[in-house]
Amino acid sequence: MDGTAKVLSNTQRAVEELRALIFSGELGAGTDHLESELADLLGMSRTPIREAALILEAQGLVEMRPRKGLRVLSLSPADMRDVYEVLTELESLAAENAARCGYSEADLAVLAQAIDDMDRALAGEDMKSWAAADDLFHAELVRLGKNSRVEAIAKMMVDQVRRARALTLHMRPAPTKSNADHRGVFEAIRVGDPVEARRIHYAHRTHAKEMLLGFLEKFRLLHL
Amino acid sequence: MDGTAKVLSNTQRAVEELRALIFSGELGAGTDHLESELADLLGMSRTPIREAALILEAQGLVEMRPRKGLRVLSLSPADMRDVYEVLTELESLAAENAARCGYSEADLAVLAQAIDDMDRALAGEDMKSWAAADDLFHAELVRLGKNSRVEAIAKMMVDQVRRARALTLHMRPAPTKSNADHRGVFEAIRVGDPVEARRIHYAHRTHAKEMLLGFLEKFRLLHL
DNA sequence: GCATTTTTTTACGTATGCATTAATTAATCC
DNA sequence: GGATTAATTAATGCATACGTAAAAAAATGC
Repeated sequence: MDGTAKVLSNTQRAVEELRALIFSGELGAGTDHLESELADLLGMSRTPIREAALILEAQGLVEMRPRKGLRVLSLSPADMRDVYEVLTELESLAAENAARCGYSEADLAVLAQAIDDMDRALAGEDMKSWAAADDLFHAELVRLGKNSRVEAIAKMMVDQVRRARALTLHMRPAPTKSNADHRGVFEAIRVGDPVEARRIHYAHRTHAKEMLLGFLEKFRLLHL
Repeated sequence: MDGTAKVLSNTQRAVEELRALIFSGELGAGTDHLESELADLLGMSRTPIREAALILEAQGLVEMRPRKGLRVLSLSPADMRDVYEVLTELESLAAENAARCGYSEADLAVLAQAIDDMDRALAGEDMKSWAAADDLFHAELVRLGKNSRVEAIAKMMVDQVRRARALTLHMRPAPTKSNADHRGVFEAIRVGDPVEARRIHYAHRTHAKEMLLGFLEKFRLLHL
């Protein structure tokens, strides 16, 4: 066990638990929930629930609608495109900046590990592990870019598409080609080629975006 | 008078008034303020103040520190660079997308007006009007890009640099060259050249960033 | 005097209560 | 019976109260 007894405030707990409930689908997209209902659900008063709601609203996960309750936001394909565009731009920036940092092999160990994990997951057709490794790759890339705002915004955007990806993960073809891009980005960062790092990553995310949007259209998924 | 009697909640009022106090400098960067102090100041109870604080915290303007009060965040040159980089990427994306929209002259009227206003302000050496027109240009550009996330994020980033610009506005040389860029972006959008629109705007913001960072260094402005 | 412990103060986190007002249902009118 | 109005219900926005824990101040020991 780890000795750091984390004493969370109820507000923080509410944020975490509500997020978990949203991502698990227990609070489905588009559904409404009264403050008092959520307060009962989490065993606390409305005050921390309201505070958590404000935080989640700022993160773009819910909307507070007076007397209608808290609405879990759903994402249209247009929203999805918007979010992916932002991710594309900011992660590409991060890749470029990371390539300028002169990182050592050791610094890039996590990135390399994530790529290996993706390969292994693909070989075993374990899409859940693949998704986790993919998340790690993108999060680490952004971290290596050393821009606090990019990190914060990217986290929010990733949250927003999380539900969509969970849904489409098993419908789409295994992204075997995708890891070639990851290796390309990795290599460009390793040798310190910012232009190439940006270029490859930009193409990678753009491709992923078009793929996802194609799927949403194909399967008439108008709201997630 | 306008008939829309706006009935703001105290929380909304608190957000607006605290923002105003921060931008005006009455709540200076780096200063701490107890919830009860702000409640007295704005003539309301702690509850709406806390709610406003959570919103402002999510916007990156303040930090809630238990028992230390609400801290107005200050920006280091590194923060400034981070914020400018995000703005550069997202506005450039907006410029590119705007150029794809096939806007008519009428659609671009506000943008054109902003450019003219900047010219006029520069001629009269009225830096305050220039800044307002510059704000309008960038806000309108982002609006024309039609990406809701980019709009929301750009607004937050602009807020964060607002104080810095107010400070440096009168120290730096008149940005006469800057409007050539604006016209270039405008023209590229008008004729529908996304690549050029992005390129020019990217260079424009990058230049502005380097200029600002140079100033901060030159005058040893380590915290705004 | 200085360090340590005890006391006091204070700010926060959260529960609770209530006035307000939107939404819903019931009642009234034609 | 349909539409309008009145009555009821219910959810919110916000003030208030208070236990808790951190910080500050005072007291104690050496």
